[in-house]
Formats: sequence, C-alpha cells, structure tokens
Amino acid sequence: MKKLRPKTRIQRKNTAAILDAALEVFSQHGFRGATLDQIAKSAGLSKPNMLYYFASKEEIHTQLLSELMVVWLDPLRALDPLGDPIEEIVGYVLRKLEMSRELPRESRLFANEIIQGAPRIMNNIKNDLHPLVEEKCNIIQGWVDAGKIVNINPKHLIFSIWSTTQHYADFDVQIQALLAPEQGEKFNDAAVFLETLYRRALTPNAQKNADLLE
Amino acid sequence: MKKLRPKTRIQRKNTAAILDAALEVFSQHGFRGATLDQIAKSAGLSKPNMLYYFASKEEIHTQLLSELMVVWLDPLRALDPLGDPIEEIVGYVLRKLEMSRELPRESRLFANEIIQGAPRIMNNIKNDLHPLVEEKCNIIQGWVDAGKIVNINPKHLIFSIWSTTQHYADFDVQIQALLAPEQGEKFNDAAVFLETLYRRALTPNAQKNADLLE
DNA sequence: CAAAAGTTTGACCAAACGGTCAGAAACACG
DNA sequence: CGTGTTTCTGACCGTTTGGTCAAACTTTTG
Repeated sequence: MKKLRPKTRIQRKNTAAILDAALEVFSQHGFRGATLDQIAKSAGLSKPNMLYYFASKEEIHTQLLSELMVVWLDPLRALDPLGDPIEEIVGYVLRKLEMSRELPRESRLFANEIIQGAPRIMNNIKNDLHPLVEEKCNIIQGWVDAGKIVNINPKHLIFSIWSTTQHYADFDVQIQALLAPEQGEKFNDAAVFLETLYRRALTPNAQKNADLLE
Repeated sequence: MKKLRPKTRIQRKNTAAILDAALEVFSQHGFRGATLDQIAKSAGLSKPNMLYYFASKEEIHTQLLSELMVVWLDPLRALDPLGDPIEEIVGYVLRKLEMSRELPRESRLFANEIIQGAPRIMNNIKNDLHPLVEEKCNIIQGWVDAGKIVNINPKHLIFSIWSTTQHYADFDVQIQALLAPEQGEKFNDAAVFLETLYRRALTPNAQKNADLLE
C-alpha cells in the first residue's frame, strides 16, 4: 500500500472516477476481458494518468473487491439472533434482493470473480465471509433446534437466498428477455414471490396453520 | 457453414478435443478472457491446426453454445403437464441440480455468457428458450388455477429453480470454501434442502396437512 | 511570486493476441 | 506403389494489451 489516504480533491475525484469506471467494465467483461483503455476512457482519463493513481490493473480490481466485500455482507450481518426467526430470514432475503436492484454491477463483479475461480478474492471469502456465515448458520440452527423454523440445512438455505436474489442482477438480460413484453414491476414481483417462497417453506406447520390460513 | 458433417475419424477426434478444451477454457475465463493458445494447448494441437477445423475463436464459442442449448433445456422440456404438479416441479428441480453436478463447465459457460450481456446467445434465448418457458409457465399457471399448487408467479418460480440449482456449479469454489472442512455429500444435502424447500412452499395447505403432517 | 508538490500527456515498449500462409507430412485409396 | 486429399507446422503479420518514462503542465504552499 503506497497511498496512505487520498488527500487532495483531485485524487479523491479521480480515484472515484476510476473505481466507478472499473466497476462498470470489470462487471461486464470479467478481469481478463476488461482492458485498461476501456476503463480509462470510461473514467475520462488517459491510460498513463490512470496508472498514476493505481499501479496496475490488478490493483484496481483488488481495491474494488475489498471495498465491496464490506457492503456486500451487510445484509447478512444484520440478521438478528434476537428477532423473530421467520421475519429475520425473510427480511434478509428482501435486503439481499434490494441490493441486486440497487447494486447490480457489484453483484456481477462478484459473480464474474467467483465463476472464474475466485483467484483474487479467495482470501476474503475465507477470512471474512466464512466466519460470518458460520456465525449466522449457528443462529439459524438454533432456531431449527428450538422448533421456530422448519428443519433445514442452514448453509444451503443461505446458498439459496444468495442465488435467488443475486440472480436478478447477474442474469438480468435473460430475465428481461423472458419477461418481455410485460416486464412491469420485475423486482416487486420477485419480492412477492421470494417472500411467499421462504415464508411458506420455513414456517412450521402448526404455526403456519394459525397464521397463514387461506 | 462450411463443413457439412465431420467425416474422417481424425476430424471427429480433433473437433471433439477442441470443443472439450474450449469448454474448459471458456467456462473458466469467459469469451474475451480465453485465448486460442490456451485452448489449442489444452486440446493438444497447434494453434494453426486448430484453426484448420474452426475458422475463428468466435466460431468455436458459437458452436459450443448452440450445441449446449439443446441439452440445457432438456430438463424443462420434460416437465409433464399430465403429471402430478408437485412431483413434476420437484422432479424438474432435481434434474436441474443433477445437471449442475454432471455438467458444471457447461453451466459456467452459460453463466459467463449471460452475465456479460449474452451478446452471442441472445437469439437462442429469444427463439428457443422464450417459447419453451412461455409454454411451461402456462402449464404451471394451470396448476395454480386448479388449486393443485400454491398461488405463485410461474416465471419467478422457474427463475428461482434455475438460480438455486445452477448456483452449485457456477459458485462452486465459494461453496467449497464455506462448506469446508465438512464438504461431505454436498449435492445430496443440496437435493434434500431444495426438495424440502419447494415441496413445502408449493404444496397447498389442506393437502400439506394431510400429506406431510409432522 | 517562486519553489515544491502534484498531475497529465504523448511517445514508446515488449509481450500476447487472433489470425494467415506456403509448404511439408501423413493419410486414403485405386 | 503412386497420386490426390487431408492434416499439420513454423514462420510470420498487424493489432491490442498492460505498463513505462521523461517531460510538460497545473496546483498548492511558504
């Protein structure tokens, strides 16, 4: 790490422009498919000028990923062991879906990186994500053991939440093509569907009969 | 199209080797990230020799995708309008999961292509996938209307099935990292989880109480 | 204002890229 | 065997790639 903190306003403005442009390009083409010329042009800088702020293509990519990892895990961090189990999990699903709506480029950046073997982010997965998942799975397992939710495998539950929600960002073009011409309230429909799916699947039978009688 | 059908045994052997190597490389790096040298080396051929069988990088990629599209849609085609609704959908989920287990490279090839905007496969999506999805959604909607399954949006149901099952191929490295050190029967656990998820979510209440009483 | 610090650029480089080509080697077959 | 066809290769080409550099320009600061 050479730059301890961006000081000048020019540094702040340009590093921000570079990272935003890089997010755009990396998320669309993956690391190897993205070019510095594309990023520089999209950032409105010359290539050498961009490399004045970041030493290499890899450095840009790495910084993007490590910054995003923090934001990306927020919805899971917010899962409250003291809250109502069903509401907590459904809330997590909806927060995650909201992130796909608001930050689709970030979602695709991660997806590209992981599909391609996560060569540049495996450390973050093992050091940051893994313990967090472990912690939250213990909470969910506690809910299972207490009979608050149905007996399911917590890790696979989390995998399913990740996949169903991120799908709306990562596979957006496919979804757009298949939803055409209706399209309409894509994310609202998704929210309704996913809330129904998880609420019905997770609510124990006795409680469901009381709460959800149709 | 220049070659009407691969005739000689050498042609058959080499085109197969090329396509297999290309699948490996494209699925790991995406179209732009893959190089002809990598593919040629992996296929055990020289680059000019490879280009004797395929005119260009794009031609290899296109042929891979169009061949795979057929296989890829088989599980959905098999959804039988005359079968038991819940069993048909659960069966579809499990067939799709099985494809993630058996053909992870193919899954990643599609995922790479679609995340990056599906520039080379959008026609197939619109011409082949879209009508098939439309047809099967009508079937599912019929089951909904008949009260055979719970009231959900069929398209979003299909999206969720695609995402949850393909996730095990596309995000394999992440799943491996998070499941460590246990790992165990990854796909079996996934099958149990997904079957439970969809069976519980889709079964109407009355029927569920009769069938699944715990 | 003037020096120091920070910023920007065009020209350039070696390596890697997708692709071509003439001709050599291997093969099929009467 | 010989001859026509298929298969293969090394050398090569123009372009793009990530990255460098000295020098010029701009901004900050004493």
